[in-house]
Amino acid sequence: MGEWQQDPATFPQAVAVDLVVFTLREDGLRVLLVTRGVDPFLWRRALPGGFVGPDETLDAAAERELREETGLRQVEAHLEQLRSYGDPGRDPRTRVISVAYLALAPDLPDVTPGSDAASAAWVPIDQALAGGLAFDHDRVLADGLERARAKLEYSTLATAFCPEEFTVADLRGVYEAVWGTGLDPRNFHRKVTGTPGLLIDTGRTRSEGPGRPAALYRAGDAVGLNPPLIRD
Amino acid sequence: MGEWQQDPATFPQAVAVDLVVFTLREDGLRVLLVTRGVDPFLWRRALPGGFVGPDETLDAAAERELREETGLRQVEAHLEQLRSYGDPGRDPRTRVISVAYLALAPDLPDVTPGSDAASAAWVPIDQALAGGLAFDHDRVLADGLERARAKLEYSTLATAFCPEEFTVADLRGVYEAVWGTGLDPRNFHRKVTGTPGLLIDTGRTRSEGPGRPAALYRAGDAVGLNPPLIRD
DNA sequence: ACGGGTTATCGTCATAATGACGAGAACAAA
DNA sequence: TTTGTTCTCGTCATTATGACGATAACCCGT
Repeated sequence: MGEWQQDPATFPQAVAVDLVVFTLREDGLRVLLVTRGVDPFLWRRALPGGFVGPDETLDAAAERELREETGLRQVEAHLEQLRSYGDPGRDPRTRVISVAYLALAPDLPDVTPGSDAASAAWVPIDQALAGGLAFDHDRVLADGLERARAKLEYSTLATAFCPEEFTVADLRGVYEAVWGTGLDPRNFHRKVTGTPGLLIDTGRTRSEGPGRPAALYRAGDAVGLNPPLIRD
Repeated sequence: MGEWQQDPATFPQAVAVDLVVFTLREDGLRVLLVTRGVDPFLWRRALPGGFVGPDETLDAAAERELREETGLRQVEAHLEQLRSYGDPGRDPRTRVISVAYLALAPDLPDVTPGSDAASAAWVPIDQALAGGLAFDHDRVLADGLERARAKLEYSTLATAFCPEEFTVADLRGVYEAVWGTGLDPRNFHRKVTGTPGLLIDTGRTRSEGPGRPAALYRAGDAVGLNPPLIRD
């Protein structure tokens, strides 16, 4: 029989959203972490997050937290639900079910520390993966990274890391940073320029440092890569 | 600043698990639905589900519900978290965050109706997709089906629909039923027998009706299909 | 027993996609 | 002008796929 037939059991519990926000810097992939200013896990790093309001959608709560934590009004970022974590005891205070979200954004500016003790920072991914995050956030971060890596294979998500206009090399840099591998520039170029609807040629070029100037593209309306780009 | 720093807001709310349980019958894919015996949505069909206990893991709650609803002690089924749904108002009684799970099982026996008014039944997928489910379960079911279809492409999940020993034709039947398409038996055979670690030859064969007997296999330890099987 | 229907399995062939890598184009810097 | 760098286009062998022919090994009806 379904428990739906009984009254909802409303023991003390809370619902939160946690954010795995990735951005790309010159030196590689970074994730947004906050340093906790209160117990539990005082002074430990954690994923940004917060509780869901009584009349708030999960997506809306995630968007609100993203704006609050990055300090930006309009955040142009990809935001999608990752998965939920609800082990009893994951928060020592009370039962907390956390709905994790994955966000991908182009190079975002440093976060100005809030007025309170909690400071946010973009932490290189290797350092963040080393462990020691509060709650079960080590696992959440790992899951978020794996999701991002996997979605690059079969979706056009990589453009979410790029600014409005970008080059093929920029896009390749996304794959190399997120996957942590090297890709052949020629084969990658062939693949992405050959995928219909992925890139829109602006007609202009950009010259950075030495080398032939690269064509500038904007993201097309394609959402999937078919066949996918496979990593080893 | 992170809301983590404030006390968890514990307004009245509940956390539930809902199950999208698929099985395969002779005539195609079916999903487990219950008919509600109480308000809200009295007499409407719904996905089986129930509230998560105070000291219960989300996964444990899903497994418990799966056992309860199918009436089986040991359910050999694939069970994975799908995603969470938390729109305010999705349950008219109170705020309910539902963590949906996807379960895939080999042909399961009919469910003996419980002693109460809520009866469970394996409903053909077309009929279930036609709409009219309680809460937001139309959407949950659609998401679950899409997840199952997608995972068949790049994972060995199809074997979860098969009994201990199965033939290549059985496996192909899974793809055809879930995808709703026809596949070339010869190319499919080449693909699955050529994937290392996917099938373990038992050496025996099975003869059903006319036609050459088919080799019997068990599921190997491969988890991924590389390259994936793509659907149009 | 024997031939026809059916399904499983193996092969063939053209096409598509990929990995590896050569080579020219177009720039900056020495 | 020469050198070095990056972008872009091409070539070629290998692999995977879709389409489909052909054989193997069973059922059944006569």
